[in-house]
Amino acid sequence: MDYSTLLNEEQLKPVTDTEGAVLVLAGAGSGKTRVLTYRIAYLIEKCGVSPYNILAITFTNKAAGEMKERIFNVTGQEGMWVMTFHSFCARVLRNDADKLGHNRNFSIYGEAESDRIITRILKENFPEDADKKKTIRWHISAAKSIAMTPEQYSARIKDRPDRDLITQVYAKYEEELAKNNAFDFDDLLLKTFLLFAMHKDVLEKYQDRFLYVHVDEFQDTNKIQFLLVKMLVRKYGNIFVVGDDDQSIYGWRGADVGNILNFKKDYPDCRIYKLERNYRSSGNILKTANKVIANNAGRMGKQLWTEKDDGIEVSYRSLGDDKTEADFVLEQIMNLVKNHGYRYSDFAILVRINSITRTFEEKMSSYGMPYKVIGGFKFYERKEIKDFIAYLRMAVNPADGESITRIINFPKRGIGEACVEALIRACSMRNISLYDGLMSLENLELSPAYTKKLAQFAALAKDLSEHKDDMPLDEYIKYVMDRVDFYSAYDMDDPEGRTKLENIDEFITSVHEFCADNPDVRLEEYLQTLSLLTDADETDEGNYITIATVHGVKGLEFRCVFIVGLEEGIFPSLRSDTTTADVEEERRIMYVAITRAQERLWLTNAGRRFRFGKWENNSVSRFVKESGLIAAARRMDERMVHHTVQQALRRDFAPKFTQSATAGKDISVFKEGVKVRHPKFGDGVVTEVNGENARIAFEKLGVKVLNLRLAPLTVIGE
DNA sequence: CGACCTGCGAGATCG
DNA sequence: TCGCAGGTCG
Repeated sequence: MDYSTLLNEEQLKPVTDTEGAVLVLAGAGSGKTRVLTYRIAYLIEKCGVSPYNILAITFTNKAAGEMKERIFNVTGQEGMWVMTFHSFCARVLRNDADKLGHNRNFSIYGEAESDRIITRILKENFPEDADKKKTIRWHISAAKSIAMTPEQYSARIKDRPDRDLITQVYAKYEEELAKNNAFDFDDLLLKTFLLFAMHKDVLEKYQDRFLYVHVDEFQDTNKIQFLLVKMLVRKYGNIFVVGDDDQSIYGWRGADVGNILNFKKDYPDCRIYKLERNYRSSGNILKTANKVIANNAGRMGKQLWTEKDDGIEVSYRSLGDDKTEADFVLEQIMNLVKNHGYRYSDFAILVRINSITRTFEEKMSSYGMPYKVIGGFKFYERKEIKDFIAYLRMAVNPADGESITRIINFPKRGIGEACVEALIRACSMRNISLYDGLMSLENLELSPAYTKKLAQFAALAKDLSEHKDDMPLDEYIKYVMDRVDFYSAYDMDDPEGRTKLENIDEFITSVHEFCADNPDVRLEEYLQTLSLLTDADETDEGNYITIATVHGVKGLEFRCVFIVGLEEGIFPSLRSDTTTADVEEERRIMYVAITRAQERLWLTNAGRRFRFGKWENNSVSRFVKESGLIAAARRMDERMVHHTVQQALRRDFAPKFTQSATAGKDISVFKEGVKVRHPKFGDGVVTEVNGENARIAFEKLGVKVLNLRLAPLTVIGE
């Protein structure tokens, strides 16, 4: 392969500079992923490096998946470690956590679990500080991301009045995690760091394996992540990092731009390459981006340029209120879809804060425009999914008391708080885990009523853990579903209950898909993969409008972008303690937002916005002023926008929706015994009809309860 | 035990 | 406004 024809001159240099430390400062849309992909391909093809000896760290699972695919397409090679820091660490710990005195079947706790633990610690020990949960969690995470123990961190925050509270809760929290044989997300990094620091032989094993280490999105790594990388490459020194200081938008979460700004201090012999040619955006969009980011001090200094034409003017609109703003955006989209050959998937509506997506969602769903929200509430954070996962976790990691208390009374078994408390007390007195306590209830000396109820749950728990290795994962999931009887746990007459059951169905479907891609996968492995997944990782090529926070579209591009809600206090988000550095980060977020656009870009704000139950009047964002567009802005006649939108919507969308398929659907054909087909679930038989709902036994996925009016079912026989 | 009532607070979120 | 946590009552 001739790399010089595939890459431009500035891209080619870092790709072929394979030894030692290399820093690539890659502007937005400058072909960063391309450089990384071809660099790895080059190592394999031209330098004869085995894929086995290559490690590439990405920011998201999705990015990892895409990069693997691209590398495979270029080289035909598979099997190298391309993953996030957290996945990397989880894998290392799965192999070697025993050396730290941990069980290798550890659970991985997310924020929700951490919250529950902190809440409980506060309740038991510091009831008067119950409202400090968030602050404390933030500090625990901050301490862990700079590898500090409670004592060390205590010294660091010695001026804070709540110093003792924070460090004491931190210490107790650590005890609690250890008891549960669990790691939180920060632990994955921290414990791996400690493992490497304390066990030279383990570190050396990985050093000798990963001769070439790559890190993408380097500007958003935190201290401990960089420490990990430094340890890994200490022996051979081949470190290749790619990033853009102007796109560092995770400072609030411990990302340290210093890692990129001071890279040369750590690696004095490093070569630094800049990628400044942008292939993504039109000239006008790029000019706007450059203008805005120029207001930040302390940059490494890049000036993006393009050979593209100026293209379409960037527009700015100030709308009267949030509803009019949404109308304006919908109108633009409709017009471009209808008259200019754009697809819905060409559009992204970007917001700074999630709460303002609502108006857009409501309008779009009422007119049947397809959309998808990225970010916001996560699928795997939903209560019903977490409940289900808790059963699986209990089966794999019996020490996981957190999961046990979560499900001990779900579905309801009459095991109330008092009963759980009694169980916990009895177990901690005897210094045994909840699970072991449940397995030897007769020794706990609880009241007969408690013992009887707990025995029921204990039998279930025992059964689930005994059977976990008896069958393939997808069958086991079905087994859990039946054995726990999730079906009767939700009220099918309640729309919320139905949604929850549907979500569980979706979860089960995703397990099936996972099993299809990873045959013979063990439950342990699956659970650890699952804990590290987020909604943003879904790859989906559907034709829909994307509504997302700017953070949610990092690395993505769209032909048309609307940046909405550009108001002081929202974007930039301002609080009483906002510093200059914070505003600079806001500006970088704005820069990321602008540079997502390829052809068309709109900036909008609403003069009045309904939030928190009242009207807010916000002034126009400083970023609009910095973009230089405000002079060109024309104030729209609100009623005019409203009128044209209503008209257009009625014409284009209303007919389809008033007599939509669901209303007139004849559901009398779905009788007991009828064979049906579902596009996602496959073929099945109706076993019970209850009004609009039917219980259907699917050949592959087992019994599901579906709403006959809504579910895309077709009859295929009697 | 669990259903219902009241008061409070409200940011972005990679894994 | 909405969602949650904590308190109260049947």
